[in-house]
Amino acid sequence: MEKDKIDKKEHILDVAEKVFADLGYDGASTRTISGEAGVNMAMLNYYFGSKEGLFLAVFERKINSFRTLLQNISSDGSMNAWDKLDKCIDNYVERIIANNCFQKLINREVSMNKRGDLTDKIIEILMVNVYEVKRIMEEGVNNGLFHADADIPLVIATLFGTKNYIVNMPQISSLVLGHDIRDEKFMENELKPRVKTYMKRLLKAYLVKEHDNSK
Amino acid sequence: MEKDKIDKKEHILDVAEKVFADLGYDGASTRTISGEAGVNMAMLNYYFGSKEGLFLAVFERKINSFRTLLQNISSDGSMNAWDKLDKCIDNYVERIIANNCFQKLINREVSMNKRGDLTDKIIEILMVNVYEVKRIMEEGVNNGLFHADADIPLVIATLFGTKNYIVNMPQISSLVLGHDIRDEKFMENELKPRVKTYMKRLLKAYLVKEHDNSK
DNA sequence: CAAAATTAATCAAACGATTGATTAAGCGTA
DNA sequence: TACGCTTAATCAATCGTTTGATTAATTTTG
Repeated sequence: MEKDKIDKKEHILDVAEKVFADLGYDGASTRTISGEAGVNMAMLNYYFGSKEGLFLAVFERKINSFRTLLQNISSDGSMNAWDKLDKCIDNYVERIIANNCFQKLINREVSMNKRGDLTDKIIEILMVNVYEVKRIMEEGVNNGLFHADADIPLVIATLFGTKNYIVNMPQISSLVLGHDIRDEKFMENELKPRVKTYMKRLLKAYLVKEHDNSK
Repeated sequence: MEKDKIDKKEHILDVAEKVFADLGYDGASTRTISGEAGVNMAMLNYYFGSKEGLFLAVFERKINSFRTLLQNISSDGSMNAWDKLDKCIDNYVERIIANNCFQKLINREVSMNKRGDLTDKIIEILMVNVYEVKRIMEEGVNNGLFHADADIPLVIATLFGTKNYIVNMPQISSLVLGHDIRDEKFMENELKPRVKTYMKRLLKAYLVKEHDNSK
């Protein structure tokens, strides 16, 4: 049936996304992916033409969900810059930290930079989110809510970099935190709220003028 | 002569470091490395036992110098926790941001969790440095210089994560910063002091009690 | 010192294993 | 039967590694 076909392709894409994230593009062999997905090796080429086609399919499937993540927050006139940033942090932590394997995949391919066409596409997508956050922060500076000499580009590097460090190097952050961050319960009940609280307090301490230090 | 022998091994390590960084561990074949270095393929195994041995040799050569530097700072009794951290940031930025291709390599390999033996060794070596920084921060908390409720593990994620973001995704951070960070002059004269200033101000604002906010 | 013995360094060639990809035959359903 | 799906078998290419032979350097010996 048509429905089974779609479900099977989706299943392959799910598995491929995870395997690519774990092993990288080179490290993820077509045999490993097909084996993990429980399908014959030739099915990958049958459905997606080639390994690169499969990779592109994995990537493009995710594009839409990343497009609109922050835009509605940014354009909300009822919030000041800090409240928007607060909301951005909430959404980002909630959404990215939980489903992290695609982020790992993206970061690795961007840092590799040897597959030009694909890398350019990925960067273009990522920049949409980055510019959205940057715009919010600059709004805060212009409104006098944030320090005028705040280094916004580097704050962005901190916001996304801290998140990347946690999700991209789970073994290291697990050791530093004292818990396995791949544990679903710890992630949901402890790490997520903890990262939210930390990130807000950190950025507030650096960005916001005369904020309440006590809490 | 003895000197030539050493120089040759060092030359192979130099080339291997660059090729590994450009192509990744999987992407860098022993043939490419030996070809680029102008030596016979078998020399890699003769000198370093295996491809993995070569990689580890490249890795340990880089990490050792920084490790002793950190330990010297950490054990210096004449500085308080913040001054130590200040010095760590200076050294870290000066050292890592400039020579970044190796850091990209390390982060890429660690973020793949399925190459067990090699990844474990890398993590083990990296953690020495991470724990050193952690120890300094905890010292600051215990001495009452830093806020008692400071989330030290996440501060570490910020410190290393911000750096990683800048050096691992130069295309993105170049766009955010408005300059090509791969430009040597900009990197040395502007980015380095800027990151130092930012990192200290950020961590100070979050960590240190009753610091001077004005500057 | 010089010849012999030993060790270290280097090379081309080939190894078995694995890679991404393709093939032709078999399968189930319409 | 005819068609879309699935499979095992197989392809050439490349992988990291090993081999045996050869040369260069060093040490031992007479």
